[in-house]
Amino acid sequence: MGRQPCCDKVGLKKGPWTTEEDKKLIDFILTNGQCCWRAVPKLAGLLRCGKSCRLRWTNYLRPDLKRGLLSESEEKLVIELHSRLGNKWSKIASHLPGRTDNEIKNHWNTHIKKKLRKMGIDPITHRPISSTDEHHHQTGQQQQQEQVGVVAGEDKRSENIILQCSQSQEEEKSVSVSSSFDFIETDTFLQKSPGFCTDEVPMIQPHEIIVPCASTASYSSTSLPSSCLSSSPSVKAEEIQFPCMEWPDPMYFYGMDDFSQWDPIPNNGDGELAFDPLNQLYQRTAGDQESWN
DNA sequence: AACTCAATCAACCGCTCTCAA
DNA sequence: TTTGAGAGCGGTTGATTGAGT
Repeated sequence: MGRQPCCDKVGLKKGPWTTEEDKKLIDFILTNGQCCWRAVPKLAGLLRCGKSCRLRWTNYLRPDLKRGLLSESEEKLVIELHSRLGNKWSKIASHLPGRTDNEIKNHWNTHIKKKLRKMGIDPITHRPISSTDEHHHQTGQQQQQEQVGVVAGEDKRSENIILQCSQSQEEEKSVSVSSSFDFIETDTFLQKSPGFCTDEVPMIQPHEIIVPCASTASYSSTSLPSSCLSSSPSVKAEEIQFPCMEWPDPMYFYGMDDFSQWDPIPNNGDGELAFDPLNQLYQRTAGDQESWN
């Protein structure tokens, strides 16, 4: 017995969204907030499935989205996070305010991968490409999947805390830098490379966002199952918050305007970079992992 | 100007996860 | 404990755009 489709696809529209549809969806969500996505198209008068509506909203229509290419610092952060988390795009996106997992995934596949390879870095393992590795790159998907497996394995071994993210309540709150990954070399390559462009996009400030609804945390992990219009008469106070309120505090600390003083790549020597939840900033910890526990 | 090819990115698909009944 | 609905995630596709010839 097969799984039921997420929605009745008969008569539903697919493909690119029209401005009319966008308007309907925006109007509905701004008026009613995000509720059960399954119910959204019906209530909003759209011939789309709920999944499509959710995707359109989270990836394109949300008012807190940043536009334009990722900045150099954002790219660095993506590389750093990818080296630790692998293809966990939603988790990576949760560290980049205003960016979606889809956007980051696309940017990774179209830009960053190439840049890293150009710089002699394997985008899967984040290690310098040896001549043999180069050969492996050309051997196809199987090899790639195996390498992804390696990264995933590293992720699961993330007991050694380096970077601790305050807002995350998931396993990556303690993500690690495995000693097997040579981030220093990666950083060096990045610094030497003229390839990264800076395209800073003005960040929408929290007070500029008018969304009377909760967001999905990082547009990914938290939904509002209990606050559906049709299923719950009351909405919990903590669920009514602006999307940006769930952005990582470190981003506010850095203001997202100037990453120039920030080295997203932990060094290999005396100190390691860790997020201090009390002071809301990253600190070199001299490897004192116990203090965070 | 016309054509081809590559790059980009919005959107879809199918699977997994979560949670309530 | 089981089951099913809904939401989320990651991989992939395909339409569009731009560069090169």
